Amino acid sequence: MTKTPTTLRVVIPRPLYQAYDYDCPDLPLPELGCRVRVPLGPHSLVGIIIERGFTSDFDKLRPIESVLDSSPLFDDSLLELLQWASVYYHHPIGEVLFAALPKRLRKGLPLLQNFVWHLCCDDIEEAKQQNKRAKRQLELLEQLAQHSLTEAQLTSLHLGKWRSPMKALAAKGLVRRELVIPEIKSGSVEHPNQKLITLSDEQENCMSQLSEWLAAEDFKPTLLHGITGSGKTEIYLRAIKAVLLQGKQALLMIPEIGLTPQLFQRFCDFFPSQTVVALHSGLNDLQRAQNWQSANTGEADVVVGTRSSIFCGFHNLGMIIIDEEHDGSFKQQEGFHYHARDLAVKRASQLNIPIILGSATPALETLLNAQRKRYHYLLLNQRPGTRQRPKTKLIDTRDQTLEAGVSRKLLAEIDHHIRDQNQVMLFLNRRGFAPVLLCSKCGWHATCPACDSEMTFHAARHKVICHHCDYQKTVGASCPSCHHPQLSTQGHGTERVENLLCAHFPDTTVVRIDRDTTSRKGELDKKLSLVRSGEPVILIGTQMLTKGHDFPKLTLVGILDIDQALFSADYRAQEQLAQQIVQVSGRAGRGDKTGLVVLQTSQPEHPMLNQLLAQGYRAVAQQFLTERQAWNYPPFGHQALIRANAPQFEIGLAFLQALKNDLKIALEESQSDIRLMGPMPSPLEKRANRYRYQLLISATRRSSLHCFLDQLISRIRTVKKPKELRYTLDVDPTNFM
DNA sequence: AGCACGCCGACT
DNA sequence: GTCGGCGTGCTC
Repeated sequence: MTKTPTTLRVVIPRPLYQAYDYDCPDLPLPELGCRVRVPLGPHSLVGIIIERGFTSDFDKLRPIESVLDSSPLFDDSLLELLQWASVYYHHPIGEVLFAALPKRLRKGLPLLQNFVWHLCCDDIEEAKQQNKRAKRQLELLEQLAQHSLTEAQLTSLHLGKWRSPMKALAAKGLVRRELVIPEIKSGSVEHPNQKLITLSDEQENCMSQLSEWLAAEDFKPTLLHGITGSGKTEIYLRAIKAVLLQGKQALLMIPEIGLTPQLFQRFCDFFPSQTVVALHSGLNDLQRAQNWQSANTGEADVVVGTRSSIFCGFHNLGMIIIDEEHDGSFKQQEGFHYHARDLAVKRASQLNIPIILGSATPALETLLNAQRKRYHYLLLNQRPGTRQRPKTKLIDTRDQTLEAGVSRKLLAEIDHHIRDQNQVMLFLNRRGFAPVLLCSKCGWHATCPACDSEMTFHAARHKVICHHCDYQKTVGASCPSCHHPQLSTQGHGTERVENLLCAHFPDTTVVRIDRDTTSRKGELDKKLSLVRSGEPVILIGTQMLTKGHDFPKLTLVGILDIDQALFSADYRAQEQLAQQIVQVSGRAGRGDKTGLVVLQTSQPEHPMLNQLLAQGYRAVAQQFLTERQAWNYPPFGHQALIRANAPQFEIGLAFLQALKNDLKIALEESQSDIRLMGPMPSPLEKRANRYRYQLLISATRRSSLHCFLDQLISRIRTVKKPKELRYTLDVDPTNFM
């Protein structure tokens, strides 16, 4: 007879690769995925149970202090995914599991109780009369008069604060709340009073093919390659509807700044009787916890979220869709370097549910998977209705006079489009006035004291700002070195172009959209609704403009200064440039009028540019793939990057060198496909007073990279690590800065 | 990550 | 003679 061990294996929120064993004296044992409070040395910490009832190697187990949850925060498959991710990314399990939780729950706070608010007065009109001076209360009364609402719904519906007006109403006895008992989904989707957009033939075909695949039993992701403006969102909505009809939930993942209120509203409008919740960085802790929980309990039917929503628990997840799957923001760039798209594919495969990867410019990894028939491939190649694809034109800047980096030819085009009462958008991936501030007499230039970089001049604020570490300094008119009365600038940013446009088109509204003009909350929305009003405006902006906006009156798109990316050392820069050009171009001609895209470059003969314009993204991507294959770069070969930094340059360098020497011996002994490159300085060697180095690991086979990283992690522990040293391991790096 | 333990320089 | 530096190692 074996006695059932009362052991729990608990993950601790510390950068440790292993979990700790505890004893649970009180039966029954809590379930996997529940939080417990446990002692660790002199502390008391929140931990998560990942295993129970096993035989521990330790004989003196300490007892847990308390059980924090009566039902799990992670179900078995999510726990499995997170543990898999910890192994795949070689990242400590503690950090992985706790990264998946909202802050409140990480801290050990109890789950929010889910209340539903009801109206409880006989005469609504009278109640309204009583409260006609309290606007928020009146709104709440009207909402509740239609139907009762849960707190989660109130939070996601009302963008304002509802708790205090609701409290006031409750005090008057007009409303009351009640604890919700989770219900089983009905599986019906209504569209009351909805006029649904009719799908084009191409969309219909796409939908019927998709339905066939979605019904199939075997797991296979689908790449939905839809050109900009081809109506991918309509497909998403209908695919999700099919899932909701089965009584299941859907997760839509979007890039970091891709969730516009319009997109969210579109989902709410399409599913008026379902609960749609958002998970993104704009939410506060309470909202995030509430939405996270409503997905967990099954109350939310659709979750629209950014990268981290891949770790959200679901009651009954039936489908994952990743919009703009090529987008770089799905890869976390610090700490736990996971790729949300890759994890999403893994999660869908575990659950054996459909997953759709949608993009106008699919990532090379995804295209290769489609080519190798590991993914289904669907193409949406037309813009529905009469909408035409935009025409494209190259302007050679070498034989042009430029004003703030804008050519005369482009100015003439802008003038033309504005006269026709249309809108224009200029895209320049550099904020500020000018990237260099210098003295033409003595050669002084503004450099960052903490980084080895130029500081960007921001004219309106009379400041130079380092875009790498945010160091700022006010500058006067004269040279700080030789006191020459005038300073000059080199290059141009959005602020300068804005000035030029204002001077050149005094009667037209110029709207600048970049981090400097939209840092205050609501500012971006204000500007966007101005553009959506349809009056002729000239937009000038950075990256921010490229995602998720639909401006029907926009007919001209100008892309300034793409030369830099054409010559970048990073092999991914050209791919990203091609994607960016296609995405930005897609903003033009969304209405009835045909759009025009103007590309300014000093390299009009550049083969990639010409191929992109003549044959399109697919052909360019194919070319990139051929090159990647020749070099055995990803997605053919596999990479990992160790980054190290310290205040003194020797420290990081010595650490990586020691690590390499240590591992080289092991490599020489075995016939390995692993190659080590470096250590070498990172592209910006000194940043925020730290010297940065990196060691690149390449492998032909995924499995050998994985084994090698296992060895590497254990070697890192034996190599000397000074206190100032910081290092990270990035599996499948996408960013080499 | 924390935090304790532990072995060598400048202070009342 | 001590206070305190941060190197090393442990936490079930």
